[in-house]
Amino acid sequence: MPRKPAEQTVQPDAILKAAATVFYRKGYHGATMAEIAAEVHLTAGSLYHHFPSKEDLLCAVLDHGLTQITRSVRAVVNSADPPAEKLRAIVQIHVLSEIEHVNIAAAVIFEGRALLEMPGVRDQYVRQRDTLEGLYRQVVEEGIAAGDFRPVDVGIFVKTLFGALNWVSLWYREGGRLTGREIADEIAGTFLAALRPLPADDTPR
Amino acid sequence: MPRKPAEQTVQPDAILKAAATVFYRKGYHGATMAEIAAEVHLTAGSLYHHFPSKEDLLCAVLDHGLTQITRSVRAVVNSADPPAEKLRAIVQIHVLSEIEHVNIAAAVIFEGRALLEMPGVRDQYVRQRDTLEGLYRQVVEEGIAAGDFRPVDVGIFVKTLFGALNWVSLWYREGGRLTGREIADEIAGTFLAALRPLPADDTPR
DNA sequence: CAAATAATCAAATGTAAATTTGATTATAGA
DNA sequence: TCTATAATCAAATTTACATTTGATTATTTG
Repeated sequence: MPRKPAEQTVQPDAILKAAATVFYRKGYHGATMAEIAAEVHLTAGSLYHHFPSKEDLLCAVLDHGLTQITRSVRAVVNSADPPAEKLRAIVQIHVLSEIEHVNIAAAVIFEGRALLEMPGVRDQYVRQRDTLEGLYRQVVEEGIAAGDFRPVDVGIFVKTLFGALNWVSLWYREGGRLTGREIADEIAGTFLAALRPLPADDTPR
Repeated sequence: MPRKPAEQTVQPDAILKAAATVFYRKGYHGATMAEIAAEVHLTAGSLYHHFPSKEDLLCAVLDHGLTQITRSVRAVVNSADPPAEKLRAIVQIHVLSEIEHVNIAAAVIFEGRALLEMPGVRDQYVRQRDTLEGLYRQVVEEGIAAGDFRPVDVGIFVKTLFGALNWVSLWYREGGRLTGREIADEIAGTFLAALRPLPADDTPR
């Protein structure tokens, strides 16, 4: 009994990537199924053999992107490196994700808002996002506890860092003055400098 | 000869604000003329007596928002305050704009992308945005020149600051743990700390 | 090779939303 | 008070998609 044919002519992953690209370029509402399909040389209708709807496609993109970056970041957080090293490594990962697999991470960031209109889905997304943010938070808290970082409002600090990192996808251009790695390093430098403990006050009274 | 009637039943400014709110909430493509109109108790069609198209409405919102924040920031930059003070003041302005007139500034930030599809318009927007960024840049350069700030890559630093500030509109919620002013202060603290000159190396050889 | 079914397409279908149109209402100024 | 016109509306009109439908093609497996 003949079954289970066709080794995926177009891989779901390619579609995800295409969708991420277009969502990022146009926003969820601005993106058309036809445009996404064209990106992988299909017609709009054909996409429905792979994903049941545009909304599902967005969810898949977000889920995939967040899962991936979270995995990488978690590995760093669980390592034995000192907090400053961890922070630097995380910034690298975040920036390079945005730039290299460009669109997945970037779409995640910006199209979260579109998801907020879709109740059932929203929770899953928010949970994943909070998990990722929690990892950043953990590193900062660890550094403060160890005395490597000065005390800051961790909530605000992490949001600030996130904003700065996510913004990169809006201005980064291939072949610009700096490479992604250099950009990440500069940004990490800024935030590590911000966390330098205040100089001990040795001034004699 | 009777002319020039009706003292604007609905002021263009109210429409701009409504549009900004909705653009921010849904994104440019996700926003409907009907929704914007409803916000000021009009019907979709009526909007066309005030603005020739949805696209024009977006342009007006962006122009208005950018002009306003730029004016405020410029005043600070031209003041005689020391660079650190200026930076702190600018951050206040930026954050409070996002929160108070909430939507204008926020819409500006995120809907810039929608504009990038509209060639003729795009240039005007990019020019205004660069002007604003230039003012931030100026303050940082001034501080470095004066020795108040450590030397940093000003381009990246300003983008980083911008990202952090613009991100606020995505997570700020009325009645949260901190007021807008407190948030702005914390963020300013982070970036000013990042700019602290390195401690002079007094270590005896 | 042949059956079963995956992958695809071209062409409907349906719908939501931008924009237009043709009144209607209200007001400023003569 | 009367007139021109601004501001508005309700009801078309148009368009741009998302999604469906009904083939057609390709491929796996027996």
